[in-house]
Amino acid sequence: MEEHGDFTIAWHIPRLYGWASRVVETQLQDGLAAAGFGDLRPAHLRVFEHLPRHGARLTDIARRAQATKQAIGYLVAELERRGYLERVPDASDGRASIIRRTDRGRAADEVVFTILAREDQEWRRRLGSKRYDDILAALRDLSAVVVARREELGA
Amino acid sequence: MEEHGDFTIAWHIPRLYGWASRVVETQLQDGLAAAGFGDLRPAHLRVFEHLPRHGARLTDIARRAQATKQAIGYLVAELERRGYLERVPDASDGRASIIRRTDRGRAADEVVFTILAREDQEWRRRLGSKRYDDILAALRDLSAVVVARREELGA
DNA sequence: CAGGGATAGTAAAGGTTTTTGATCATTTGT
DNA sequence: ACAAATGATCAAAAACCTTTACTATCCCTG
Repeated sequence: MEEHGDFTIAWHIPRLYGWASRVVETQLQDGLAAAGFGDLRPAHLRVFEHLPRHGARLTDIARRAQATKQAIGYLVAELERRGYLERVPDASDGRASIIRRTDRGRAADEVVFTILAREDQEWRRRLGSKRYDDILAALRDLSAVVVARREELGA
Repeated sequence: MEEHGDFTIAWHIPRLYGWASRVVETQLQDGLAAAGFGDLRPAHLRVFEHLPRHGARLTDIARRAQATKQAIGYLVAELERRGYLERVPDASDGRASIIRRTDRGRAADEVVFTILAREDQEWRRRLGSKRYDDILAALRDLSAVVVARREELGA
């Protein structure tokens, strides 16, 4: 496979992701641990990523994260046990609860945000501001096309 | 987290990957199954992706794929059992074997390549050739920067 | 306003993939 | 020749996600 060359987008995306995610995950792991949040694993961050400030239902988090309710339920239960999230009954629907951050959850969020912002700064510095913005625009265009394709395939 | 906005590259990459990988994985899964390679799972493809034509040692595959030798060893053993890969002793080192594709492995490889090329064609069509090439160049620049960062961090 | 389908969520079990820790054989550098 | 490093494997477990099934509640329609 390797010898087919590395010259298309479909080949590039997974590799770029692999590289970037290792950088980011390492930085997050270290930074969170240093800030006292060593019990947050990458999968937990996927929950945070799709949880709005004001909270959300399990089903909505799962839909946004494109995962099953059970998978998210498992992670949310852990985060609840560890004090990052809490559930409150949804007044408007007796079946549902609203999942939202505790103070500890918000504190962890801030750390994550800071680390990501720092990493972005670093990349921007190396690429130059203009090139960085170009690339961001490119990612957006590509995302739009890929999302359209995904929806069309029902994937 | 979500409310911090979606305006940096570090935020964009995982999402783009999530979308793209769903499209590509679906296409691969279906296409491989149709071609008689229904026993290849996504994790197996990560081995193929980092296995040069001429073969490689387990350790080298693991290093390229940024995974542990054990994780790769597990997948390689499956691929061997299913007839996609074979091991031959490494003449230059009595501890090592060279892992390489069988005919069946090469055939599966071709299918993967064809499917990825088709998907790329589709994205190129939608973006326009010029924009597609711009975006590819952007991904390359970004990759280079991210790899440099990764190596510097030892991640 | 009752019944039925849809929706929110949980439960149990299992499968896949990766990690950790240990061990063994071989090789390499001194 | 010997110690340290390296290639590889084994065993156990953790992490993560899926499938299947189920309960409780909601909402629509007749």
